[in-house]
Amino acid sequence: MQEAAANDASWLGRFPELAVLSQDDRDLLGERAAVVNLPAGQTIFAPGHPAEQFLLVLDGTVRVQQSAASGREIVLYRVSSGESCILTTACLLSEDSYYAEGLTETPVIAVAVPRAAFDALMARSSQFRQFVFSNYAQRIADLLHVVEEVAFERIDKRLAQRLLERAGENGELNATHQDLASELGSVREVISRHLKEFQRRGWIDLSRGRIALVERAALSRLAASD
Amino acid sequence: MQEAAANDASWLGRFPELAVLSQDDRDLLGERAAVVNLPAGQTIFAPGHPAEQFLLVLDGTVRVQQSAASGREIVLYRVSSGESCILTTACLLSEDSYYAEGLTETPVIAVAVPRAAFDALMARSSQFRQFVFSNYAQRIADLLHVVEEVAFERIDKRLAQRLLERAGENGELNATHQDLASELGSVREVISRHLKEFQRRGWIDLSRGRIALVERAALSRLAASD
DNA sequence: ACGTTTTCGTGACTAAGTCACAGACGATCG
DNA sequence: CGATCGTCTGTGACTTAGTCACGAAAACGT
Repeated sequence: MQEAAANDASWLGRFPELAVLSQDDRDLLGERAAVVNLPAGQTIFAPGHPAEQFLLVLDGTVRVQQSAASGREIVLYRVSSGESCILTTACLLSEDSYYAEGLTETPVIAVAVPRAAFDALMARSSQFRQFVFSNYAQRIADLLHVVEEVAFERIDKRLAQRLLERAGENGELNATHQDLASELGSVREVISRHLKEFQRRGWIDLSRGRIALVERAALSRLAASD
Repeated sequence: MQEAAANDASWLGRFPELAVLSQDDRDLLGERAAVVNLPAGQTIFAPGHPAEQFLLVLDGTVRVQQSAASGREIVLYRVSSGESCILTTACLLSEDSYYAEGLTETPVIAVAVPRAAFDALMARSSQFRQFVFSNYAQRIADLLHVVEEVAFERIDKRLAQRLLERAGENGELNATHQDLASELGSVREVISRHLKEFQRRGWIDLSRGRIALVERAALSRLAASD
């Protein structure tokens, strides 16, 4: 049966690396994987609450962050369309609990692959293994990038980078100072002071819960400085 | 031929997770993997100089660290006996070059598994895959720990932890202040000042390139504080 | 013994984080 | 509409961490 109505795997088109799977493997995913809808703000995995499935994100973004006892937080990376939430599989394997947690940042449409199907594909498809490994490699690269930033980079530079990254087409972003502090692993007061300085220089425009970029070029220069 | 003289895989005893491999898989490792001796201070992998083999450490330690353009460094984790240098495989898969590098910290005896044999084992042995995955999971956990420390912990606490970790049976360690700064991703001056304060409190004894712990209990208290 | 290299000490400064509190905005409800 | 309340932002005073520019002391080789 080539065209299954409810359980087809047409979503595979979103994952170029999986497009090369054999028909058998595609069928397995079509039969066993389920497309799920998750509301925004949902916890995907957290310490002591590991995920039971391998998630492939079709739409929306999952934010993976770390929280300290003090309440401070830092964003490790985001999983967006066409990527997999590979850390969930790592969670299944490590005894030491991670202190990382995953949250849906927007409503998320994802494919949930049950553990048994995941194992079966790992066993029989070298392409699938390649996909999983390159996902691991990417996330490790992301983590190395975070380490480099928090250990060695100035906070004003990192802040400028985030403002540019997170601003929409219209040059605006909706975020409180606390939100930005949590992104960067810093604290609100420090972020507030730097934002105020950016505003004083005419680079941005501030209002409650909203930041408008005025001089992207100046921010880019700071973001690229060393 | 059950007992190959030069190419046997008796070293497998060091890896409990690999002890469960089938005889065929053990034979493959015996035939294709080579035991190598590396001197101390050797670069195993570095940006733009990726490793070509999967390394299993039998003896000695490999230090994996990140270096910034400014010259500052931070140790990410160490690979010691019975562990694998899994980051080298990740290096092979990711296009973005890592900024991490691996160095032998002592003379190292390791098993080098060629890429082809590694791929073959990944394809045919679920136990081997399990081994590789749990290694990835462990390293990701290590990286998360580093992020947590650099982002949220005080330097004096982290320094006390390292002193305790790295001191030998005799309560001494051979390391310069710069060495310790590079471990922690900090700078010499800051480390020197904290060490001096520790000495003033009678917790340690300082001499050139050598630190002797006098009051482990006090250091432990600081290391465990929050 | 001498100069060289490496390691360590220090003061003065800038950047980041902590603490405590005040003020300002915006939604909601009488 | 105006009072109220929760959230968000501003700010001063302070501690901790990192930078810069030295200089002094210890080990090393010849």
